[in-house]
Amino acid sequence: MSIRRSESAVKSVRPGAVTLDDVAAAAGVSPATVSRCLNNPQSVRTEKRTRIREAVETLNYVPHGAARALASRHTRMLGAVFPSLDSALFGGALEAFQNEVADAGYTVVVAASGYDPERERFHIRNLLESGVEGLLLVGNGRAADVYRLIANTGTPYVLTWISEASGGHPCIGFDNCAAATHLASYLCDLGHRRFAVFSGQTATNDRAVARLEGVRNELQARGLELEPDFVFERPFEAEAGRDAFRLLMARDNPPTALICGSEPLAYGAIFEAHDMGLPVPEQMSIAGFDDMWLAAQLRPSLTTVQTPRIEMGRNAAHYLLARLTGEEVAEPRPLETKLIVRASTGPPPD
Amino acid sequence: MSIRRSESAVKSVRPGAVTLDDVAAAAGVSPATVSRCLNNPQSVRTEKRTRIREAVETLNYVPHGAARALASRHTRMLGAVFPSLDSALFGGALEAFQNEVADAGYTVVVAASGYDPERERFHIRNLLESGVEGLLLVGNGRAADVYRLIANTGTPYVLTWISEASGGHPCIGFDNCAAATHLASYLCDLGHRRFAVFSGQTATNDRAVARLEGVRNELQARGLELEPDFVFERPFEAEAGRDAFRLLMARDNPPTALICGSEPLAYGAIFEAHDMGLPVPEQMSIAGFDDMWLAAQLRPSLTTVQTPRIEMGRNAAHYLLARLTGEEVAEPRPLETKLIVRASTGPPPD
DNA sequence: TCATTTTTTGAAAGCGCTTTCAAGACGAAA
DNA sequence: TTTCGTCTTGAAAGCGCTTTCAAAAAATGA
Repeated sequence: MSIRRSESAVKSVRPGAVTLDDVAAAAGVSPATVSRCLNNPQSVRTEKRTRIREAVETLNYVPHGAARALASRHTRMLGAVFPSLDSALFGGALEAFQNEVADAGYTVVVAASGYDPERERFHIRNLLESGVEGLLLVGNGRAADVYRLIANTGTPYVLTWISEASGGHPCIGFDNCAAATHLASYLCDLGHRRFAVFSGQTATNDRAVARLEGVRNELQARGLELEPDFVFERPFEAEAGRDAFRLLMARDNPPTALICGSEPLAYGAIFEAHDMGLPVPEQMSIAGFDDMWLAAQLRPSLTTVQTPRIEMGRNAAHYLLARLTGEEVAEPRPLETKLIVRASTGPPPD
Repeated sequence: MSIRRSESAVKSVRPGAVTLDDVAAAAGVSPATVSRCLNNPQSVRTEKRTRIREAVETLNYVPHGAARALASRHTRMLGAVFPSLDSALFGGALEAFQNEVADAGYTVVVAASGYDPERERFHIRNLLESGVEGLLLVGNGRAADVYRLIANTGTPYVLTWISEASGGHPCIGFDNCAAATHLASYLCDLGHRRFAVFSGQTATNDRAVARLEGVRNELQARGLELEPDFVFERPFEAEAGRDAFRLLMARDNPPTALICGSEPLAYGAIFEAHDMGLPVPEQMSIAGFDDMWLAAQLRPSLTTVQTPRIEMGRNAAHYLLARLTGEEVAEPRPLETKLIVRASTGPPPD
């Protein structure tokens, strides 16, 4: 078996690149057969199969993804754009997504938008140009032209972290509004009447909007009101939670319960309360959203709403993969959240 | 200007896919000119440029990445394989990496290995087949054939989280051993003589090995010894830190200082000490590694070694991008770590 | 004005694979 | 043996773009 190399390798930009033709020549078969052997081994006679495999081995052949994608019209890549990646929140979902997708032989192209719609659009476009066959996004509330862009390429996509979207986009997530309502309801039942909310930035975060609305709905249903002065929009950082809590407690006649739209804000509030010597939950009940590991470890441990970040990543993968096989996929059902009552909430002071 | 569509679009798998030829026909120029207009606009006469841009606009043309990659021999994709993604540690590095890379028009393909060498190899191979032009990896200690695979494709790569690697691989990171030595030295200076270490899994984590070695070196230099019984290998989770701390304190004559190879282990130890009513640092000094946001917020706040995760992500991006332009890139210099002394460490009890 | 240089353009040849398609090899049945 | 249907195989035609290369057009200078 003489091992020859195509001339292309010589003038290649990456000299030494072994092509499928090289393998074919080495194994003494046609390129078509090598291709079949790689993609559908049982369609090739055993004897040739081993010869081809030997050639692949000795030549260290690595298939050329772009060429394969161009010819087969499949990139085997999925895209994901998250608001951020430097926390366990979206990171967990990304990891779960990637794991599922990898099992199916797909690869994940990822980008972080920093909660900036312009950057998100930019990244979505880039991913589509790279040829991703499916797209995981977070939340809704992006401009119509972004959806038009996606629709134009015919790429399946799914919105995570929400359970339904105006516009009929497929969603895999939970009902932010209902979850917040549930949490507010629990606090009302404890006897609280005056609330504060530390919310995410409503301008660029529809989940934050929905959570705020959920709280408002419940209060309204009980004839209560959420004072605008007690609503703080903050980035999702503990430090921001501390600041806001300090401001909040400087007001006269502060509320007795605080609902945080994300957990870091709640951590910050609890830390600040601790430093101020304000007993939680005796003087102030504090609740969060997401149930990261720290919520259970904190003292007092944090009452919070558990959100299914791993499940969202995993289900989004399954959904997109199913759509790619051409299956008609049922509209995904909303995922469950769970109120986890811990030690940071209790009845209001008399 | 008549807008025609190539026949290819009709039988395309993705019907409606607009190709560069369609744009050319619509704009009344050759495909070559459209290509030039897209990649190097100033080489095309202004008048045609606008005509082409109009056609791109009205046809909603999205370039086909695989075709472009095949013809130009550039995928404009970079790959990254991290041990995990569900924490701010590697997540932060990934986000920084992605941001830098995006500015240069590159896209990031990412995978999580779960600290499993087999899965890492699998993902590295997949990324190379996808055609990434550069590769970010974490740490060293992988089998030689993995490096051979990478070298075979000629793909530039960089090892992060370490500052030098046997085998002469390019690294962008810090000296884990020296950092640990520094931390141990500080604790020795406080008067501690008997130490425990909560380490990462040394079988699959060369950074953990180096940190452990750093501690051992310093103790040895001072004529001290690290009792094997006081070394716990644990996954990087607070819960594991709690368990280990409970075990540790159940030993008779426990040590007076605890060095944790990662911060979650230290958090766990502090939480458990708190629950046990063991005063930190009066009865036990506890130090960590990484300086995540929680370290400063915890009570007692955590003495730790600040590691440059954002810088590593960013520098790795710059390094790979520079290598891709063909520049001869200087061997990157080790990054600095910084001992952050806070409230969780102090002199040993008498 | 014309010759000369410079800029802009289009034709055509791939990039490295997959996938028809038709032919060849093979085994089973007659 | 022949015939038929089934597996296997190779030739060849692309996939949608970039990039020579040489020709055409525009700009320049004399």
